[in-house]
Order: sequence, then structure tokens, then C-alpha cells
Amino acid sequence: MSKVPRTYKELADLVRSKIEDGSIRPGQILKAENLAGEYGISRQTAQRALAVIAGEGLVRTTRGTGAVVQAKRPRRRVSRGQMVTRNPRYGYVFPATQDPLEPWQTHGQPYRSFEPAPHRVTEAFGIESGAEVLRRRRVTSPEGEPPFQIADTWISPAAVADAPQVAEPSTGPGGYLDRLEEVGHGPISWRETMRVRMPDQEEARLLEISTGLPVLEVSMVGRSGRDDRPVEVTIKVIPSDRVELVMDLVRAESAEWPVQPVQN
Amino acid sequence: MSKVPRTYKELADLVRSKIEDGSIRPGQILKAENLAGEYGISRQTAQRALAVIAGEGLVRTTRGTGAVVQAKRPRRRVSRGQMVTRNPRYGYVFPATQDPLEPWQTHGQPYRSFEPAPHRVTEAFGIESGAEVLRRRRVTSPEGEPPFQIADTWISPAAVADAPQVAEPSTGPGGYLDRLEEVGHGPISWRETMRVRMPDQEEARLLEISTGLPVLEVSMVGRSGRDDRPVEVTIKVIPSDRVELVMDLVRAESAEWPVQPVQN
DNA sequence: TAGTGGTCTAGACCACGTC
DNA sequence: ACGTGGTCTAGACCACTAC
Repeated sequence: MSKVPRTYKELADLVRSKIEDGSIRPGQILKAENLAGEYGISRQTAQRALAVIAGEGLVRTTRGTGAVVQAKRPRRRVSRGQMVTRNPRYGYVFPATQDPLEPWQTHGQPYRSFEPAPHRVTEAFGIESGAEVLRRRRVTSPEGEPPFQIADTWISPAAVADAPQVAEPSTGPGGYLDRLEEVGHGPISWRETMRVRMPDQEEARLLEISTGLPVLEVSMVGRSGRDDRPVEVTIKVIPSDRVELVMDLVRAESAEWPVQPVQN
Repeated sequence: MSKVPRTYKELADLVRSKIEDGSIRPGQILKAENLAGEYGISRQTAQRALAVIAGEGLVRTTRGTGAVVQAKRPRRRVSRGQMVTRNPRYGYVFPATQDPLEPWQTHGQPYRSFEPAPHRVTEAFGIESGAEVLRRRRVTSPEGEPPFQIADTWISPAAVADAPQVAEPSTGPGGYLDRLEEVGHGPISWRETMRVRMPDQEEARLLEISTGLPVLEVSMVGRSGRDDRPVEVTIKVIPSDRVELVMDLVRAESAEWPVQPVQN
């Protein structure tokens, strides 16, 4: 059938297609040593092939174990939009978060602590680079799936002073956003920024992915309705192979229809 | 000052910081051989370090030349939104395309041909996988910058039959969209999908990037206003390190303000 | 034609997670 | 403690690009 692989790319192609067509199954463990022997290539070449498909999220390598074939999951179609609503029952509902009706789970315990904040955060808050800021972190996923996203909420020192409960283990009904709005920061307005980057070691560990797999970083900066200064920054980190963002485009009301000829 | 690098990661860190602080300048050429000699490491280790920073877009490697340090460019803040407008002067204006007032250039000649279409396209058009479809391709960027995006527009066979001018070199004033709307496909509505993936060889060549640098793929499926069937699919491929997507979130009118307590 | 990236091999050592 | 991934070295060959 197929040619014997002689390079790391050919081996990566072969292993990838075997995983995709099901002849290698999720949970199975591939070892560079075995592949090397099987195809008569060096261990390093086999290892490089595994690194390639680990970077695609198809396997996950662990020292002392091997490369574990990951369960195949279609990309989640995450619906995007500009609308923020506040449901009297659930609190705020943002685009790009889960369907409020679908069961989601939290991995480990959500926790809060004061951490050196990344540049994006200190810049928004107008404080010195590397300053320690309140961070609330949770790692979540659809029920039964491996971690889907890390969500870090950083709350500005000024806002923490205004609403001390946001630094407590429990922020009370409606969460930290309601606490901030109650003390005069509402209505909060958000700007969202998205970029692609590589994960750091800790992110890869929490998301159970290879450090070679790019992640999507979605940041939302929330500004106080009182003085328009940033009060919170929420940063979500999502493995890029697990998501597909969908947005319906809306024709502006001013767009004329039927169309008028364009003058060139 | 800084420690002598002994691993490919350490060397990559060193070279990266030298590029970022300007002690290695754009246009300069790094050769694995030289780096190996300079730091007393093997050529392969130096090469691997160069591959890492090539995957970050900081250098671009060419056989027979070496690794050319790329000009530093901040990520472009591309403004996102759901609104599509049709300006009587410029035709349609979509989110995520350039500011119509900023000068952009086309790299090479835009061209059209019938090509085997990717799955996303044949699926939308409901035709057999791999069928040949009309593709209009252009590679564009802000003036004076290297290629920023590949924009491929695939037009369904049925739509080409309806409006043959869309297959001509020049589609006339208002472009192919006006031609499609004139023959009864208006108003066209769009859904946009975004994902991250690795580029293929040709994409990397056209965008002048390393094959190790992830790209953002933004697809817009345009559906006929007559029967809601897809008539065109436009796929844009953008190097992920050159862009940052920004979207202002809009509070839905129904969101109550001031906030009512959430019942838990 | 020459130069350089890209890759393979074989052997070796270290680091880290599992057992 | 053991097993495996991850990495380094040295030498070699090929492929592609520039000249």
C-alpha cells in the first residue's frame, strides 16, 4: 500500500493518517524506539516525527511513558459576536464562552492569588511592569473532555480596594462583575483582543498539550463606567487545534439594497 | 553579561533577545555554521535554534543564503466586527480587511484559474471533493510591507454560469459581488469562520514565512439571497504573528441597567 | 558551481515522570 | 529505580538557491 517512510516528515504523515483513519487508536502508546525499529530508521528521526504530530495535538508525549494518542475531537464551533447580555438568572453572558445550558466542568480548584502580572495587564491598569495583581484562575472544559481553556481574571488594585469581596474565595451571587458594578463601576464596557502565540510550560501542562501546539489568547479588558479606566482583564488561553470561531456578519442598516452601481 | 548558550533553546533565547534589543539588525544574515563556531556548539544545535526563531517569524531561512533577520513589525491591530457595509464609492466593506483609506499593494498579479478546491469549499457548494472550481487569488499587504495575506475567492460553478463575467480577468465596477447580486443572488449574507493551522509549502512561499509559523485562516461563506445556497467562499490566510484582532463588545439593549441582583 | 539549509545516523548523556 | 523523551555531537549526504 503505502511507501516505507524514510524521513521524519514521511513518518509523521504516515502516523497522522493512521490516527485519522483509526488504525492507530486513542489511548495507544507510540514509542520512538519501536517506530525506529519497525521502519529501520534512527530513533532521533522517529522522535522528530512524534514531535511534529504532538505539535498538531494528535499525540501527547510524556517522559517515561511515550506518545499517547489523543482522542479525536472535532474542533468546537465557538460562536462569536459583539453582544454582551446580562441574564437575570446567570449574570453576564459573553460571546465565546460556553453555551450556558451545556454542562461544563472545572479542572482542579479555581483559585485566587496575587501574581506578577503580564505586560498586557499592567499596561491596562497603568501600573509598573511586573507588579503583583489579584488573579482569579480557573481551568474549564465541556464535561468529560480534557481542559479546554485557562481563564485568568486580573482585577486592578484600585478595584480591589473598592470592592474587597472580589478578593475573597467566594465573590457572592453574580460574581466579581456584580460586586464591581455595585460599588459604582457599572456599566462596564469591554474590548476584546485575540492573538495566536505559543504556550509557556505551565499553560501546556494545565491544558495537557504539547508546548509545540499554538494557543489562542483572547483578552477582554473591562473598563469602569464611571471613569472609563480598566478595572479587570480576563485572559483566556485555548489550544488552537480545538476551536473554530464562527461569526454571522450583519449587513449594516445603511447598506443600500438593491445595490447601486459602484462608480469606478 | 549573559551566560554562554549550550542548548538550542538557550541559543534561541539569546538570538531572540539580541534581535529584539537591536544588537542584531534586520537584514543581517545568521549562518548556523558561524553560530556553532562562535559558541562552541554543534552545527545541528545552532540550526535547531534558528528553526525555532524562524517559527516565530523573527528570521527567514533560505537555502544557499542563511537566516535573514526580518524587519521588526508590531502586530497589526485588525478591527473586527459583525457589520458589513456597502459604500457607494468602494463597494462592499468587510470587517478585518484593510482600512479603505490606507494604501495597500498587491504582490505579483492577481489571477484566476480553475483549481481543485479544498474540502471547506466543495462542502459548502455541495459538489464532489476535489472538484475544480473558479478561484480568484490575490496576495496583498500594506504598502511597503512584505505579504500580509493571501485572499482566495472561490465561486460556485452555478454562480459562474449565472454571471460569466466573474470568470473574466476583470469583473467590472464593484467586482464579482456586484455581478452576483445583479443576476439575482442579492442580498448575499455571510458567515465567517476562523481557525489556526500550519501553512503548506506554497502558502509559506507566497507569504514569505517559515513553514513552522502558524497561520490564521479566515473563511467567509457568502450565500445567495435567492435560495440561501452558498455562491462564494473567500479564504484569507494571514501569518499569525503579524496580527491581533480587536473587537469592541456591545451591550445588548435588553441588558438591564442598573443591574438587578442575580438569584443563586 | 559553490554555498548553505535540511536531514539522517549512531552513540551518548541527562531529566523527568511513572512505577 | 527504571524507562522514555529530549537533547548533544560528529560526520555525512542531498536539495535547493544564488551566483
